[in-house]
Amino acid sequence: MRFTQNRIASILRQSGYKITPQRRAVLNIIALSHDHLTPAAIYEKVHEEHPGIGLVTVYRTLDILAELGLICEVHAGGSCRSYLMRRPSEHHHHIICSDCGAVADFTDCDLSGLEQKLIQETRFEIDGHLLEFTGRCRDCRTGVK
Amino acid sequence: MRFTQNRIASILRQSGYKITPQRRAVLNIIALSHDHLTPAAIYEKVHEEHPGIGLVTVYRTLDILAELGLICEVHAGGSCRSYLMRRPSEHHHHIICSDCGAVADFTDCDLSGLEQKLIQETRFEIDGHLLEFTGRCRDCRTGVK
DNA sequence: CTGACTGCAAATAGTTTGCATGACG
DNA sequence: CGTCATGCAAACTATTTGCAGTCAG
Repeated sequence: MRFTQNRIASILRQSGYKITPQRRAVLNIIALSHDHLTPAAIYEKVHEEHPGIGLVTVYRTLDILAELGLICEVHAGGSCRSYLMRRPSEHHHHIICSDCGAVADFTDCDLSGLEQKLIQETRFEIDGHLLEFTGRCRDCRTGVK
Repeated sequence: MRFTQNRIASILRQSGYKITPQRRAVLNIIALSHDHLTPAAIYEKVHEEHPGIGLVTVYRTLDILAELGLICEVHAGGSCRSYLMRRPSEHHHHIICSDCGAVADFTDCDLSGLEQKLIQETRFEIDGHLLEFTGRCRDCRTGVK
């Protein structure tokens, strides 16, 4: 289950942000897509339906959404900064297809053992982790190389 | 243990690349640093000793070294593209301090169980993973906030 | 010698900022 | 209505490319 539009609107409002058609549009695109999207890709899609919207607004909206934890960044290989709608309170990770960029999610990473060990060894205070697998998705595996 | 200068030189040569003072300098800086370095930081340090060297050369050298697997990228939080000398054949990961950028390594991540499970579930062919922890290092934890 | 490497400058891509106008609440 | 958001243009940063001269092998 993902955040509903209403839920998101209320989170925005509670944080002192206004609900504008532009922000709705950006959210909508991200919510509808199952892939991760770069700012440019989001802009393109949003711009189709709302030609007036500016790339700058997309960037600003993404900043806000990321700050509120409604979307999350994906660090796909080379170029970073792709975004994906976040599922509420679910800690999750991605598998990214290096051919077509498809993203699959998974939630059950048990790293707590490793984490404890690292805390002991490195004396770091660990507050999060980034775990991503890369590979080739089913379609790219079976299609022509 | 890290790659020795000689080992690296031979790998470069075997791959058809020439050993130039510029490349040596870049390698040297990366090898001496225990932190991850951005291209700009590498350039700055290299430039101190070899004022003639250009940023472009640093970029090109980094490309080559990364391609040969002699250095590896670190995806630290927001801005990507930092590099770190790679230890030979050791599969390893990083813990990155979000305050000062210090990097600690660790090698023992046992993700094979998870990986098998994901292969089953997603039908992806998994060829690698990116695992990074973020937190605050000992120094930043104990120093003034 | 000769092809690969370098450094410069310019081009390009991606992202951020300043500011006047416009719209949410 | 006041404040925050938008859109434009311009500024910036990071990275790549074209090219002529230089150097490692």
